[in-house]
Amino acid sequence: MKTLERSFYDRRPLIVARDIIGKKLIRTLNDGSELSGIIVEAEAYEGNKDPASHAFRGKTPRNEVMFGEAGHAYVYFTYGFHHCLNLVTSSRFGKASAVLIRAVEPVSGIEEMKVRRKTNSVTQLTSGPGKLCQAFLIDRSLNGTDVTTMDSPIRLEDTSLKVRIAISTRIGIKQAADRMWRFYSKTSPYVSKSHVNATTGRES
DNA sequence: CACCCGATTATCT
DNA sequence: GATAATCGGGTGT
Repeated sequence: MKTLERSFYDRRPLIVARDIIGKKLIRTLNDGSELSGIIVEAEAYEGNKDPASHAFRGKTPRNEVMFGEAGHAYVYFTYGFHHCLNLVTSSRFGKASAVLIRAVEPVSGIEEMKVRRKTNSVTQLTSGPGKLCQAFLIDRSLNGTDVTTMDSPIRLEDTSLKVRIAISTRIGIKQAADRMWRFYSKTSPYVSKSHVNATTGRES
């Protein structure tokens, strides 16, 4: 399967957020080893037209990647603990749009992810935006990375997977909380569920 | 330069 | 359901 090119990302974020479900995320480390997973959850952020977006109030040092070319990674640090991975989408329908990758289903490098996440529970490895960045060793040093080349440390591959997609409001935001801009695999056990107890598996 | 709080997670009750 | 952990971006003084 081939690396997704810029034209994939250079569309409106709602389209990309839906279409990115089922694609494979591949992280190549400095030693050449690979970690990968199938994207099962993503959200659209429409830049300067979206009150929930970091880019809503204009360009700052943190969000400037969002104002650049589609197909680059926007990685930010939040809550003093976590990194989140976004992919910049088209600027033709409003400036600075991006898609937040919220969860993947681990495919390869699972043993290494377990070490980094300090758990043996496979469903806990990458079922959340902060979790997957920890598992995939993604931090701000990768902010701005062009993800459209074969040798990029982060890239996406096309797949032939057919995924049943569900739609909902976005998670963890207060502004524009009613917009149905979250897309996820209807059947995947790897979709983020922050209200689910990690050890008991019970919903609270 | 002080203050507030966040596109989260783990752990406790 | 609630909260601690812990950093730094963004805003306003």
